[in-house]
Amino acid sequence: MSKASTKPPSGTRDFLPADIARRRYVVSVIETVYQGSGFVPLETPSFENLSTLLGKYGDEGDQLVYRLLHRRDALKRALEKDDVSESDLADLGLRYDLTVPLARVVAQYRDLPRFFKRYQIQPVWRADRPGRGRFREFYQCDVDVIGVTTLIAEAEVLGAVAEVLTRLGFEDFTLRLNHRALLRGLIETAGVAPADEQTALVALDKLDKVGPDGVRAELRTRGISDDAAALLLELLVEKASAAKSDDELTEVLGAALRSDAGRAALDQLSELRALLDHTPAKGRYRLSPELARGLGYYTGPIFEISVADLAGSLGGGGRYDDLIGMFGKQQIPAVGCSLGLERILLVMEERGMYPPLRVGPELMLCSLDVEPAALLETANALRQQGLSVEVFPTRSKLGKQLAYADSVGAPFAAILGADEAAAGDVTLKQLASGEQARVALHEAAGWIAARAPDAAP
RNA sequence: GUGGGUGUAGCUCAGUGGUAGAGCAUCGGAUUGUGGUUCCGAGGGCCGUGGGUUCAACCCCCAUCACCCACCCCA
Repeated sequence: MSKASTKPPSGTRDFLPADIARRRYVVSVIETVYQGSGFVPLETPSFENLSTLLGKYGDEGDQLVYRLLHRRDALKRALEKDDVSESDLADLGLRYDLTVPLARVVAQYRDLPRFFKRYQIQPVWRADRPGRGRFREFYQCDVDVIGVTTLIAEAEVLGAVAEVLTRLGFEDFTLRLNHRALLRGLIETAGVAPADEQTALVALDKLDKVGPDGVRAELRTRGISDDAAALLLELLVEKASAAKSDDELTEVLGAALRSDAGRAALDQLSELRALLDHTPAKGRYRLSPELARGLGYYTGPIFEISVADLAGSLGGGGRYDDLIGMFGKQQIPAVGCSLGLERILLVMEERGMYPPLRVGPELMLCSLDVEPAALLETANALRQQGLSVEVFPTRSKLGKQLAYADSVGAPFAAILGADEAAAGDVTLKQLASGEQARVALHEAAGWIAARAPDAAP
């Protein structure tokens, strides 16, 4: 093409007014709930030093960090080197998630509250191939509790996200719970070499997508013995699916485990489940011993939010007690959870879960044979009454003006003709019903308020 | 990154070796201050880009780019 493409880059979107209305609606629910739980807002830069970002997400994650090329002389010098490496070319990268920037902030500002509860709603970027519900630029909505070792932190975080989803109208989500130490214990019990632990985790994480046979094949290609693979799958699949309740599953796994740390993790999960019964997450959680999660920094309980009709998750999180220590001398415990805004929007869109959301002005001011000065004067008077008013800007037939009002979603139209202007009146019309009345200009807002279906978003 | 597919109007897509269509959208009209339906009409495309075959290419061939689907990974 001779002209540049007008499509946004793959994996990014333009948000048109109707999209913004839906996004703001969801974000406002999230913020209301988060703030109601005592979380305070934080924003961090779009890009960070690469040294901040790399080495936190695992090898796969590091590859997906967008690098910002050096500029001008620094770039020139780097390119002139004989053996140019990746680190010569860039020292900055777009943030990959909101957790690592938070950890940096906590290590930097030592006078934050001892128990810092923050929420953060900002875009993150991943150099990934886009797919259904997957983007290269997307928003995460994080809540984290810093400085708390007790499971109250987990319960608060999970309670908050459960409340968000409930208020948005989700009735079928599941908080899947697992524990990194339990996973390690199970893998150890199955006889997988400690060196293969990470690869085993990656394979296991695909269980719900490729099934037990798929995982078996995956484990084999990754060099894990068939015996160990069989034992692992027996523990995680057969026993897990045979168990009728989380309590029963806990008992079965506890009996099979040959790892004290694993059993301790299991106890922690039991304690957490008991706490969750006193939060909005009650009845919404389930033990999922196969849940692994890719990110490298988790150390304790981990969670993921599932709904039936989405292959990926609506969000996830976990405890990361060692991450902040990577930025400073002090080791500070932390736990958090992230909701994927576009995942939520995607499912809500497909299920038609949005309430009516108005995007246009409340009132379209149409005119006939009126001077522009009088038209603007009237618009200002209406706006002073608190109405959201758009002025139809050209001399056109009234029918065209009303059609336009309807097409932009304005629920009301005002007609200002020479008669009305002379009398200080305006004719108001409710487009949906056709009801129409001529009223004094200063009574316009009252007339509309009496008929407005609902407040603006 | 590997395999498969698709590039034609703003959008969704037909189409034939002889220099292009539909639906939707947009704009205009169907008599004077009243929209959503209907009818009529108009604008808008070097048919992704660069080469090749041919008297002739949107169509055949090669290359290139972009996008889509799967694998991989994640919110």
